[in-house]
Amino acid sequence: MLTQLKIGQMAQMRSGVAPKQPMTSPLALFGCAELTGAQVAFGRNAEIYGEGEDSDFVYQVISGAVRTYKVLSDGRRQITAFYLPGDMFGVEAGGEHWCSAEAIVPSNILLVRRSVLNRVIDHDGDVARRLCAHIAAELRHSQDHGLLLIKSAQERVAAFLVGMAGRARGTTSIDLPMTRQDIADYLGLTIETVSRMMTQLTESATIQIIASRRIVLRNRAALDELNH
Amino acid sequence: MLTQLKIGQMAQMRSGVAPKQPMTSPLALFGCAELTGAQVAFGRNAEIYGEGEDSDFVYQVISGAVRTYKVLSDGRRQITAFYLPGDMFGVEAGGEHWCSAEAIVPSNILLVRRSVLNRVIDHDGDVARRLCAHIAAELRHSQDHGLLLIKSAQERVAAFLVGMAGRARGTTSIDLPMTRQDIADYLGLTIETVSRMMTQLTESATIQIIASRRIVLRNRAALDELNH
DNA sequence: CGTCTTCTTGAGCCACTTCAAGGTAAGTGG
DNA sequence: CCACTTACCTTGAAGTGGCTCAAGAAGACG
Repeated sequence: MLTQLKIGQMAQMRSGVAPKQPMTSPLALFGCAELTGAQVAFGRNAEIYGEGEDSDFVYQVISGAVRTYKVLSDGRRQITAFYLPGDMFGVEAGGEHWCSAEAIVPSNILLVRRSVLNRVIDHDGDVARRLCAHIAAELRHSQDHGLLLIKSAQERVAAFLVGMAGRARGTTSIDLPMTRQDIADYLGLTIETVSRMMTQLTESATIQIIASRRIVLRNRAALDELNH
Repeated sequence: MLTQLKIGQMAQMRSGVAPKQPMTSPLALFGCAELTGAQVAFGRNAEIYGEGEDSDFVYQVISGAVRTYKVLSDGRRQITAFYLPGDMFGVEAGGEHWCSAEAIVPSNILLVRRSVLNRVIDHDGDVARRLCAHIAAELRHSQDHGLLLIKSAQERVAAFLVGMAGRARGTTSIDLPMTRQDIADYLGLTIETVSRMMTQLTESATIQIIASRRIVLRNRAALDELNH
């Protein structure tokens, strides 16, 4: 088990660099100027929060990438979602987090105090509605993810690639921030199977692997066909 | 594809009995007297709403049982949740439903107009908060369900039984409203595997099958051990 | 250049699926 | 009340997709 660390320490973990001084940021959640807070830098694989911890903040990715996950007692890990710049996460928790969150690559994260969010909600019905819609969107993602887990290995990898392509700016070339192990744990497969499916998709000229983390979608129709 | 049916027709579908006259009910959602509506009877396997339909209502199970599910184009079905008396469902949808819902057995369902709910939310922050908490709870369930789908067949069946036991009143004897096929589609297994795991758990004296739909938990510790 | 991490590939295996058959229970009409 | 039907559940035998184990290749970095 990892020792509980304060935010400042977490930022240093494995990153090798001193954490950015928390600074007030012009960025704000739900387009509400009040909903802002400190921006903190997290190193690669640094824990942002752990399962079971009190949820004192809500988070937004400024730069980098984040994974949220649950682990079983025997070590099996299920990654529930990846978050890219602009994405909010850790919002759904009531009292305490029921997932852990880690930075995949060095990342800048905006932390907004939950107490601030709660205060805003009380007098701003619009923010309350958007918060609710955000959680509903997370639910939708989670259910789609559940549907993904009953598909074949090739379909899962195809779905993952299409999903990532849809979120990144460039629609056909994707830069993956995560390792094959992360992808495997997200798709409920082993690292070897992910790798094999990638080569398989390459052999069928559906994708092209420029570098292991840089993928180009060559035949979008074929990928969509695998997706249904 | 099923033809779109109005509520009255749906209730008759396969049920063989005329639908109950919609009647005002003393029942109300979130303990708010305003949040009430018509109570409607649905026959076995009757569709309550379909994926893609406008979400004009929110629902609560009065009696019976409900399944929500998604289907892939090739017919594979993933049941996302079972709902028992007292449970609300179909709440998360914004514009349209992204799951279908069916009555598993003849069921009485309370239908509350979404327009009514939206109106109440605007002037009652407490109801808004509870709605949000309800959707968050659904998200939590969905993520736990995702975690379940990476486990072994025996672990999945054990988790299902423990989950059902926790929701039914009697903690050790369970009456399952759903078929083996429903359980299989919920757990991402085949009907044969579910059946085999059931007999396996019986042989290890972990459970006892009184009738195919009536299960007694004989060794709760062993089931919990499989759950972690 | 060496070390460490990450990724790929191969060979064998196993848990679950597929296919097939039979059994059980509930309902229906004669 | 009993033959017949239908839906549901169980069990067996064979097949297979993805896993495990093992080795090596390709980068990243000091």
